[in-house]
Amino acid sequence: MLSIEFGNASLCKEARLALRDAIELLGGKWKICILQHLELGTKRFKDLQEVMVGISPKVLTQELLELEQNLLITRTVNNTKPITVSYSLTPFAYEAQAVYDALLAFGIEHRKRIKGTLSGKTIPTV
Amino acid sequence: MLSIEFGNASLCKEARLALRDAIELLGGKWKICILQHLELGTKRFKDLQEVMVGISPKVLTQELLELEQNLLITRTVNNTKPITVSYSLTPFAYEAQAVYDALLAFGIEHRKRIKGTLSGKTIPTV
DNA sequence: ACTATTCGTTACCTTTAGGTAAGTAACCTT
DNA sequence: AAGGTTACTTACCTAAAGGTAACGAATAGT
Repeated sequence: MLSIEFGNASLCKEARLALRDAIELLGGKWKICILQHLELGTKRFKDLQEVMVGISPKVLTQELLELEQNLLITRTVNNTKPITVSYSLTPFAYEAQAVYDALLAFGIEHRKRIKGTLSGKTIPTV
Repeated sequence: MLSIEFGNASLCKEARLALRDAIELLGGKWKICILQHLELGTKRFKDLQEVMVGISPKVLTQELLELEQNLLITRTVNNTKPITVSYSLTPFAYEAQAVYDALLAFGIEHRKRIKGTLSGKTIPTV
């Protein structure tokens, strides 16, 4: 994801950096979805792949690695017959729940508002 | 911005769509920043251009148009000597404040956590 | 007539997020 | 030995976001 810019004014440096970090880490196509699913409990690679319809193993690996490097999930290799790998949330990840909630609430209100508006963009229904 | 995918499971359709809308509308490099600055009061195109260091008029026009079409800002043409255009928030835009707050809070905590971690990504300080 | 200001547009280019398809490695079952 | 399962990796490609640079239209000042 391209990095967010905030010019210089009105936002103190720390806030600007924090906001950029958050958007970079949680933005993109799959991150919030992965975190949401892991909130239901520990999942294996395969589980996630099945639930994230359309994701490729390459991208899933990528996303999981980023989340792990940022301390939001832990990766555990299990010594099972064919090897399996488990992913689960760290306590830190639960802080992201507030972002999810806010986005969801905003999205719901926005959707009500935009429905039937000619000037609004065509919203998907699938 | 590419559209968010949420597979099919665990998230009811409406929630999934709402979340996708929200991320698409508020994501990207400049949106939240623009809304934040407009929260300080009505701003002209030029004002925004000066404050968003690095944005080109093309991109600024683009972003403002999207926000207008989604009913978050209003655009007013003033009949001044050289024409000026004012942008201001609609009441709806204030709902996005919660998203900003959540992202900021998460970003601040995350930044504390990651600081000095070898496994964490290199966080920018500029 | 010439230049400046404000708010754009247009054409073109680069970067990156994400997708596709195939292959690898370890281990198991038949 | 052949084929299946799990968790990847590798190489290549596409589409979209965003950047750069130049130009246009309206109006005003000198």
